[in-house]
Amino acid sequence: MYAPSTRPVVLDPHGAATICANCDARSHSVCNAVPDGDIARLAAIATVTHAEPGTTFIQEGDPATHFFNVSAGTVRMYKLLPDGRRQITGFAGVGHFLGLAVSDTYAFSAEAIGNVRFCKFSRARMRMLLDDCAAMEKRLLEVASTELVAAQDQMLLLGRKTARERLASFLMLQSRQGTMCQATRPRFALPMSRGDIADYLGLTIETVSRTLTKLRSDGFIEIPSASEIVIRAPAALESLATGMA
Amino acid sequence: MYAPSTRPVVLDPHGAATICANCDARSHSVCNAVPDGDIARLAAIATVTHAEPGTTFIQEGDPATHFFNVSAGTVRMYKLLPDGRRQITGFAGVGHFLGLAVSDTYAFSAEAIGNVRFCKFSRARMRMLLDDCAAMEKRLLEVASTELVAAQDQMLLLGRKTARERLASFLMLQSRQGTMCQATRPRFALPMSRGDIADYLGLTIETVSRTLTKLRSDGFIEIPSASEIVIRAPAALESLATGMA
DNA sequence: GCCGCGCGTTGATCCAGATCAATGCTGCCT
DNA sequence: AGGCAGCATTGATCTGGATCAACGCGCGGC
Repeated sequence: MYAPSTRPVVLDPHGAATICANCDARSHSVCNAVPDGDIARLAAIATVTHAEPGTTFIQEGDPATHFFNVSAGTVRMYKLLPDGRRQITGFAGVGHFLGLAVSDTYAFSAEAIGNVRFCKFSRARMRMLLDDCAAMEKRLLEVASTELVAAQDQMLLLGRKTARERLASFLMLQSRQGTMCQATRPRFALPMSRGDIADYLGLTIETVSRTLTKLRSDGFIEIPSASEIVIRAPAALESLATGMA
Repeated sequence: MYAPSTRPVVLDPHGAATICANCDARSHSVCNAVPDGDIARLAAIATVTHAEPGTTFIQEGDPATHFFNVSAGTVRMYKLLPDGRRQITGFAGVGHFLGLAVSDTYAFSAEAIGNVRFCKFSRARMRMLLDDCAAMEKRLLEVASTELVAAQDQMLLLGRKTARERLASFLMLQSRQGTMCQATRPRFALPMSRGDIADYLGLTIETVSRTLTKLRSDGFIEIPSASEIVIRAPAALESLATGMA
């Protein structure tokens, strides 16, 4: 589970600091704002937790007691309507920070897709740490701002894009998933099901499936297996995604 | 334009501090995190500006040089697709803070609806002020978190609600506009056009108009004029908005 | 007071994507 | 190796909201 890290392994007889210092997620996440000297304090308030596939570990409306930081696997965040209609608001991968909210209850639910490992921080302790560490607070503001921009993009998608454009946008987004900057991988795995994709894009499973098939027969992509995508024409797909076709 | 404030008028021979100290927006906005003692510093970096109806004062993609804080009027924020399809991501009223973004370019455009007054802060100077004022930084994080929650609600609306539910949600939101906490006004004005409402809700003008007419004939609302709404059955409308009907 | 224009409403028709309905695939359990 | 359960695909049909089209109305300018 613990992939080799580029950070040297720090021997720590008490074990606490090592958890964070060697965490795979650190380089991607808010934690990297914490100076190495303070990393032990972060480790001290973190609990590493594991969630089985399908487990709901944040429930919309429950008291918001913790923050979370994903260190392995993928999480779906979603909101439900009383009759069961579901909107997935985002997928959280390695390094993603969860649980930002002013209110004292969670505004969304979160479930593990596949096996997930995450750090859990009590809100109260986190707040104390934040009071001391302005850099981390700044980093959180950055994270929130970035998510806000992503949310606005998603509103444009949900309000104004066609099914074809939505799938193109989604695939381009996934192809950048986890890569720094804007690099796109030509081949990648989709950890989520067609139903998840549908509920993320405001479509049905059938439309997602049909549209993917169409994108394949049009030569934009290949689908080696249901959970793998190869992008054949990145530029054309990007044009489609941004509504230029 | 300057409505009576509950704050006592501070006589300030240089004028700078007075601008912020007596601002209508201060009680609603991020500025209220700035202690009275530091308010002069805030005033010093703020430029009060006026925008005529229809003026675009933030253009998506332009270098993000300033933050804005609305002190009178209403602003629409939106994103465009190359062919002109528009998604309004939100309406900013008095006290609303605009321009949060990590990137060095704006992620959306903003236009005045009617006459708008706002304060303009250079990003660079604002950052300096933020470095000194942890309370303000915290407040910004709160604002960003609140907007993120609102954005998630809007994703649910755009992805999964029917036209009727969207209008009900929108009307309930507008009826709370500007009120503290959750209080709803039974009667209120809509500063934006049907076209703006349509582009906010991911619908067409015709559907907005028809659906409002239907909500009226069903007894949920009255429409004394095109830009005024009276809510007749708040509880029923709220049920509709949350998908319970 | 009249005209014209921009906005809003209403009506008729269309269509992208939803819904309903099989059928195929694939891994997992025994 | 066989069976079955859950996902994915594909096909047929339906429909909510889009599109196309016409008209009304209120307001500002002359």
